[in-house]
Amino acid sequence: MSRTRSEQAVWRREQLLDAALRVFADKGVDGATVKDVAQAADVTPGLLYRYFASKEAMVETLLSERGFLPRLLEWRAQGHDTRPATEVLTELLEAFDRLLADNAELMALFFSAAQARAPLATMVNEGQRLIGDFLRDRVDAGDLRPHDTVMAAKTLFATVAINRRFGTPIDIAALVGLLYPEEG
Amino acid sequence: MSRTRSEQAVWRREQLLDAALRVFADKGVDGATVKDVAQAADVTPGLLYRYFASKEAMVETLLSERGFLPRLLEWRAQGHDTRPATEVLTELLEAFDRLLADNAELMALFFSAAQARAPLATMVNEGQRLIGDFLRDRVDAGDLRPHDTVMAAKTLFATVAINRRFGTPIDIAALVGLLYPEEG
Amino acid sequence: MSRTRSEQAVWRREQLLDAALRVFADKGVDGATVKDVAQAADVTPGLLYRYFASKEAMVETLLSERGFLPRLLEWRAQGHDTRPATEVLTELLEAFDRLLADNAELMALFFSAAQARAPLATMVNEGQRLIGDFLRDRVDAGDLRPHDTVMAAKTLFATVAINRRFGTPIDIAALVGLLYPEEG
Amino acid sequence: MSRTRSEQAVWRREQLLDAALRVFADKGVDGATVKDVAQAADVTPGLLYRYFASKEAMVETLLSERGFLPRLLEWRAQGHDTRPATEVLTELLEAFDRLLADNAELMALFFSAAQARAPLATMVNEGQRLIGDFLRDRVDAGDLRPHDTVMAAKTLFATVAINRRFGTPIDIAALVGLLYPEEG
DNA sequence: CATGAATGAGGCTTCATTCAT
DNA sequence: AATGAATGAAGCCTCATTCAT
Repeated sequence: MSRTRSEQAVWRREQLLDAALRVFADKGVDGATVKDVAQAADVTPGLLYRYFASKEAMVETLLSERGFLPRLLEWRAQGHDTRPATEVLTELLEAFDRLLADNAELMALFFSAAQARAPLATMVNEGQRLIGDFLRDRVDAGDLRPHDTVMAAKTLFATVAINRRFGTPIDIAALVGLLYPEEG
Repeated sequence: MSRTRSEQAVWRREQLLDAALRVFADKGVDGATVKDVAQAADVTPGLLYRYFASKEAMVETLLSERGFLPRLLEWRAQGHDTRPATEVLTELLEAFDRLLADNAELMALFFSAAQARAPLATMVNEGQRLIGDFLRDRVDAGDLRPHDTVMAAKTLFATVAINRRFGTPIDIAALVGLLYPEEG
Repeated sequence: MSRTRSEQAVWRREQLLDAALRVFADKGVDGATVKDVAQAADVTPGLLYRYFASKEAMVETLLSERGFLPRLLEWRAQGHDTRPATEVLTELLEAFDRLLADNAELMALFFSAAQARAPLATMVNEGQRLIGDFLRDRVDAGDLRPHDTVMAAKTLFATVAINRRFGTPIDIAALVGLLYPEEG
Repeated sequence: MSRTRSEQAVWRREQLLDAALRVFADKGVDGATVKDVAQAADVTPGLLYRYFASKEAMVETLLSERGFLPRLLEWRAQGHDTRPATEVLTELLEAFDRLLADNAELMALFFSAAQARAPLATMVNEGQRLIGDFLRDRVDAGDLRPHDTVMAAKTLFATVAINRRFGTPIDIAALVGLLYPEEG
């Protein structure tokens, strides 16, 4: 109602991105039309071009602004160091899984956008590194037995990601228990 | 050159599927044009329609005829039963990994075809079941310690698949070693 | 120039229908291309699809909106009852003939649209009934001798229509004189 | 079986024309494809081009070789002169009507082929002249009262033709009775 | 800021026609 | 004589994008 010009502009931009994410995730970037996005945002196609230079620019904006890695990093920043490694690890993976679930649309976009291969790979690498760093810290601290932490990180990340992606969610505690049977 | 009509028809069909797979994997199904496929096959677009009813039909044919699960099942059919479980498991996963590597294009197609979600889910489920069955057999035979074989199958499958998918191949023996440290 | 949006839309729609009727009548529905219609309307082909869902929809719209029966019925609605039957009949047929002449394009469309057989048959039936009703009224009123009014209506209608259709227009007064020699 | 080369060629040509007539009448010339015709003739498309230079040539051949006016003229050639005019006229019109019924496909072709306007007009004119000549002869012979025979011919022809065309066949005796009430 | 009419490029598909076999 | 694989030219339609209002 009483939004300043600039507030309104920001709000509209977000609204358009929301709509675009929804539509792109649903139909794929190529499968979705600008008109689809406009309708999802309850707006006319022409308006999109006041906020984004092109359809492609919308995709790029989504990929860069809506990436969820930042949120994972935030999580990491909080100290969880005093509790058992497997407990924290389970929580970390659950946070990651929840992130994926909450961002199913974004994931679909990542997987579908042919052009988006690079951002996706980055995300995978970063995610694996995040988990790997955590594991190595805990091995160093003696909380976990020495093991191939890089491989473990890849395994954990992949398992959570792929099962979330294809609609077969898993019991993360069981996953952690599988890799760290003695620790639990 | 000197092919019979019927041979030529079969050959041409395969050639077109090859070209289509290559192009779809490269640009995504929606991003690729029928003209692209035709050019990749060194043929005019019209000809595609003597062999396939539509672009969509090409995708479906690729998904059903070129699925690689059949090949995995073949592998499974051969007896590998006399050797240590972890050795055979490593081989199974390597076979799977090689299959993915050899079929990078097919994988890309699976991941990109927005409408092809169902075949992909099937493939994931079947693959996990294949590995899970193997693990359970070996647990029953006392070759592996009792453990959550379903989860293990999911883990192994996911790890191999996702890392192959995003260009970060892994050391499969290390993966097996991670899950079955005592057995090796 | 200074038309409101809504006026413009109505005007454009009519303009497109005008062009379509002209072109379809000239080349036949199947023989005419969407591009032909667009060029006749001095517009790009894409625009047609803002106003009509398909080429076929254009044909259907023409058939239903531009049918001329409504105009005949208007004529009939006016009272012509006080004058001699043959005089009024002649006028009615002349009105009909004029309608056909004025709508040569529409007639051509009616005759050519293979799929549009139903509207055409309807038009024929309605036209015959209109004339037949008139004749029976006048027979009942004693203005015309008793005779097979249904057959007479068919005869009159057919004669006017077919001769107008194939470019051999006739003297309608002579036609009426042929069927009602004593009355004139 | 034992056809000479030349017999076979003639036979095949007729077979193709039969098929073409059937298909063109059903779908319209533009709506029918060469493949449609070939399939109707149980033959491959390529073969058509050994017998006709083009699809258009098939249409033209049908229009010129399969016109039914020749058959009407044959009928006329036989003497029917000793019997009452209305009786013979009824028979003539019935023969004409039957011809139209028997050649529904040809009629459909005549009406649909946009290019076939000229042959159709010719047919109409010839038919009207044939009937008109008959009427004038009988008027001259005193069998019919003096009247506008040209107009009568047009009327009779049109009525039979249009009603046959649009699936509303009529009682021809009643038609004749309408125009020649006293004579019957 | 917002609309939606209009464009132009290009996509999928069909089809008359040719030609090697 | 007959086939059917292959072509090339369109045809219908969609859609990202622009722009006058």
